[in-house]
Amino acid sequence: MIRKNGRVTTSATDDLWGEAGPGSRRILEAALTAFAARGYHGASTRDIAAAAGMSPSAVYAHHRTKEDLLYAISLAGHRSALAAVERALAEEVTAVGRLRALVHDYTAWHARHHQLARVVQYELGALAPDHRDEILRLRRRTEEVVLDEIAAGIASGAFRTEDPGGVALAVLSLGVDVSRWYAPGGHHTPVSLGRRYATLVLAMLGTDHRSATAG
Amino acid sequence: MIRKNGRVTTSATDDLWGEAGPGSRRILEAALTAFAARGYHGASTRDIAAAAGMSPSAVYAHHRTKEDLLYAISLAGHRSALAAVERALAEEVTAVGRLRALVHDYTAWHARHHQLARVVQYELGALAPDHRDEILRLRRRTEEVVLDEIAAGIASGAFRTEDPGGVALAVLSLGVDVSRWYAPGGHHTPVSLGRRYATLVLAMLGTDHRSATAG
DNA sequence: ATAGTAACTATGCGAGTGCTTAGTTTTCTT
DNA sequence: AAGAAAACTAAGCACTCGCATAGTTACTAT
Repeated sequence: MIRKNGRVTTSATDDLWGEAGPGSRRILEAALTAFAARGYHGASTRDIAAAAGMSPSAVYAHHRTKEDLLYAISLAGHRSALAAVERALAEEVTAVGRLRALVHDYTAWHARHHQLARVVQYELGALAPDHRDEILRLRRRTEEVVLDEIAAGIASGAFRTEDPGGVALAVLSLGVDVSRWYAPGGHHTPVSLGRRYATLVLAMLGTDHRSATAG
Repeated sequence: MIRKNGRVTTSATDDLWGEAGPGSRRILEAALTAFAARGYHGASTRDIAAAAGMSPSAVYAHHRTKEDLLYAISLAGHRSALAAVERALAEEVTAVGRLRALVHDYTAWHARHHQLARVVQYELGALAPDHRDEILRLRRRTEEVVLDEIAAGIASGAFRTEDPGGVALAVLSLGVDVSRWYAPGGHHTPVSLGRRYATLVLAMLGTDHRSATAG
C-alpha cells in the first residue's frame, strides 16, 4: 500500500525509488523485474513498457534512456544495501553481535531483494562508465564497512584470524551469491540464510558460535 | 599436456572443446570471450564471427544456432569443473586433505577459468529449457560431491558442524562468486585464493587449520 | 469555463538482430 | 588430374532494437 503526499507505506521495498512519481515507479519496478529475469540486454524497452501497462514511448517521458533505468535501479539498490548494513550495526555493541548482525542482514537483504540484488550485482557491466564508477564507489563503502568491522573485532581480541581480508571477501561473496540462486518458496528464507551464514562467518573468526547473541 | 591426433598441446584450457575441429574451436573461444564480456544477449553473432576471423555465416556451418554455442560452452565448462573437483579428491586420503584440495581446486578453477566460469554460472537462464536441465544435472553432481565429502568428514569425526548443508552451500558460493569479480593481474591468484578459502572452510568445520596438510 | 501542463499513444526511423540462401574457394581422396 | 567434401563469403530477409516525433487525452489551477 503506497500513498504519496501524506505518505503511508507498508511494503518492504518502499522508498527505494526516492522522489520518483507513481508512473516512474511502475516503470522502474517493471524494468527491475525484466532485468532480473532476462538480464539488461535480454530485456527490451517494449517488454518493460508492457509490464508497466504503458506504450513504449511513455517510458521515455520518465527516463531518458534504457541505461538510465539501470542506473536508477543500481543506485537505489546499492543505497538500500548499504543502509541495511549500517542499520544492522547501529543496534549492536559487541564485536560478535555486530558482526553477526552485519552478516545476517547483508545476507538476508540479498535474499529478500533477490531481484534487485541480481541486477545490482550482475549488470554493472552494462552501465555507462561514469555511472559504473559512481556505483563502484558505493560498493567500496560497503566493503570497507565489512573490513573495518572485522578489524575492530580483531583489535578488541574478540576475533582471531590470520586473514581478515579473506574473511571480508567471503562475507561479501556469500551475501552476493545468494541473489544468484535464491528463489522464494524454496526451503530457505532470508532469515534462515542470514543465521546460517552468520554462524559460519563467526566460525571463520575463531569464535565459539554458542556464545553471546546480544549485549 | 594433451595429445590429440598427433598434436601436443600445453595450454590450460585444452580439450575443453572435445572433438571440435579447429574452426569450430576458434568460434567457441570467440563466443566464450564475447559472452563473458557482454553477456549472452549482449554479444552478437557478428561480434563472435569477427573475433573468430570469419564471416557471420561461417559460424552457422559449425554451430546451428547462437544458443548452441552457449550450450556447448556450458557443457564443456561444467564438465571441466566437475573433472577438476574429482581430480582434486583422487590425490588425497584424509578428510582434511580431501576437503582442502576440493575447496582449493574448485576455487582456483573459477579464477583460472574466470571467463568460462562466468558464462557457465550466470548465463544458464539463456539456455533452452532442455539444455538447461541437462546442465543443471551436471551441476547437481558437483554439489553432491561437496556435500558427500563434508558428510564423510563428519562421520569420521574429522569435522564438527551443526550445518553441513550450510557449509556445502558456502563452499559452492565462494567458488562460484570468484568468477564474478576475479581478474588476472590483480593481487589475487588462483592458488592464493584457493588456499585462503580452503583455510576458511576448514575453520567453518571446526578443524584447526594449522593441522594436517597432506597424508 | 479556460488555459496550461503532465501523462500518455500511434507511428515509425535507422540501425542492428539471428539466421538463410546461393555461390565460391580450398582441401582431401583417389 | 578429377571429383567430392569441407570451409568459407556476399548478400540479404524478416524481424526487433532503442528511441524520436507528433499528436491526443486527463488533470489541475484559477
